[in-house]
Amino acid sequence: MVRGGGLSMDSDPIGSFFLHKPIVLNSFPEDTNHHKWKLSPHNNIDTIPFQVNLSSSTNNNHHSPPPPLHNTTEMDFFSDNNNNDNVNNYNVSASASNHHHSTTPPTLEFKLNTRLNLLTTNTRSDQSMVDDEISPKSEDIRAENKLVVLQAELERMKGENQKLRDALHQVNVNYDALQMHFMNLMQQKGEGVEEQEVIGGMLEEKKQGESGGVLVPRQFMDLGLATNADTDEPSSSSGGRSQDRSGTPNAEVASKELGTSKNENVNDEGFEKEKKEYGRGGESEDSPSGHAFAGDKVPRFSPERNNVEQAEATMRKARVSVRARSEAPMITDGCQWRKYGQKMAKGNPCPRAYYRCTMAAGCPVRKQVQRCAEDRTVLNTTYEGNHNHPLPPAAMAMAQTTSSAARMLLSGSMSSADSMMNANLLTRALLPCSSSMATISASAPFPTVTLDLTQSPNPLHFLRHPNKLQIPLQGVPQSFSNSPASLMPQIFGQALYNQSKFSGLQMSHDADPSQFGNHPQQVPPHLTDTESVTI
DNA sequence: CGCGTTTGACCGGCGC
DNA sequence: GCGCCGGTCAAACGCG
Repeated sequence: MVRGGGLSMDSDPIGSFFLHKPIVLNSFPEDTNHHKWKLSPHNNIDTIPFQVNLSSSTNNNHHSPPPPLHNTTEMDFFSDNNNNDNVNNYNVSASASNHHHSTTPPTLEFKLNTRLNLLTTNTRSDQSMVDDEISPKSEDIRAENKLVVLQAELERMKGENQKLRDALHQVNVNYDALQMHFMNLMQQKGEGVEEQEVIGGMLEEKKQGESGGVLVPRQFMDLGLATNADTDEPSSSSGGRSQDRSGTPNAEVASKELGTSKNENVNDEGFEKEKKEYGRGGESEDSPSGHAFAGDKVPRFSPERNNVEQAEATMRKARVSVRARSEAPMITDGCQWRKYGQKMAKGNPCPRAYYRCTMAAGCPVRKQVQRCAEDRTVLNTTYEGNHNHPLPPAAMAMAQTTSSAARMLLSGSMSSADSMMNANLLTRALLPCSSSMATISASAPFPTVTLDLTQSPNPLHFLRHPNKLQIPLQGVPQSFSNSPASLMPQIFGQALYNQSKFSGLQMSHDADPSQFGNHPQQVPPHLTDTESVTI
């Protein structure tokens, strides 16, 4: 536990903290309901993993790259640069304590630099006392003093805690404001009048969320997946289809639960069918991905709006398609799949294989694998849905791919214009120097993100684009990571994930790879500092 | 024997 | 209404 607390006002960590915020607070990329700041075990603000900068120098030089998280030692929130309470300037990096250890190398012991000259238990003065002649009485006095100091310290910590909470709130507000601003800008570029309503709706949600005492950093990417809330209550538009088979905000479900499915399977009949289809395992709300957000109700859009959305979201299923050259019958993506069918598809002599995720009972994720008719070496893998279970590190990115794709392309609360806007964002964020490699189709019936890894002679060339996200490759299985093309789903997913988190706002920042370790289904720390690729 | 694959049947949506 | 098509089911089958 880092004992240091407080705020300092350096410039670089501002962005760092700001950048981290969406990541830190969203523990469940597949479930946008987790974006809301409910006090869950996963996104309790007490557990915010501040990035800590280890530095033995007294000079808080924030131009140096942040060190890995495992070097964390202490946090100095009250550095000398601490000028005001502008929460935007919260510094989550820290330096070694300036006062007593300026010449000592960094250690793992925690020291408290309060800037209040409060005595702490391991101050030099205390140590010097040991050398003095000590009478029992003076020892008592000292002990009392110590107690007082500790109490004062406790009070101070409480104050800092409150300060931090306030700061968090303020950062959140700023984040939303910026997001709104961004959306407005996009709005001006785009054609839609509809988006205005979306924004309005988001603002409304935001208001209500705050008035309710729960911060709701709404992100426009996650509108559709907020349907999870709908699943937990009779939806005004869905006629009360109460619960998805898994309670998972997967793409498929998102569209259906908005009451938009073709066969109106918002009723029990549809549910029964899906239960029959998936529900052997009886997996439900208590799925490991933690959909314990039944009470996390965010106001929906207006019924009129919903009707429009329902019409538009009809027949919509978000898909993520990856084209890659592979001799293997199926790319290894870290998940376990069971083949449940094979069909000859029209226009392609190669059969299409259907796979279902078997890592958890009732997992709705499916994928289709089919070789390209023109080039048999090209394997076309299409993913659909979100996993409802914890994933191994190797499967994280792909899961994020599908879930993020669902957010951006499907999100049932979005208009098609929104979807396209997001798709454009995605393309720009993903492939800033090679947008032709990603094809995004938001048209009916299935909005699909297609990543073509076969067109570039060196699929990684664009990954080396400087000044872009650092994306850790997290425990990618050898069979999947040994080819350049195989890297793409990982990166793709991560980029999608981050893009959705940042709403395209901060993609040009130099992101700290460690931020990706804040994910609930994320890899263990020891895996996060592995190879990274820049896009 | 259990698990995964194969494969024909079945179902629903859609276009004509 | 009919046929096509994509998607899924489930019995049969194979393998370890």
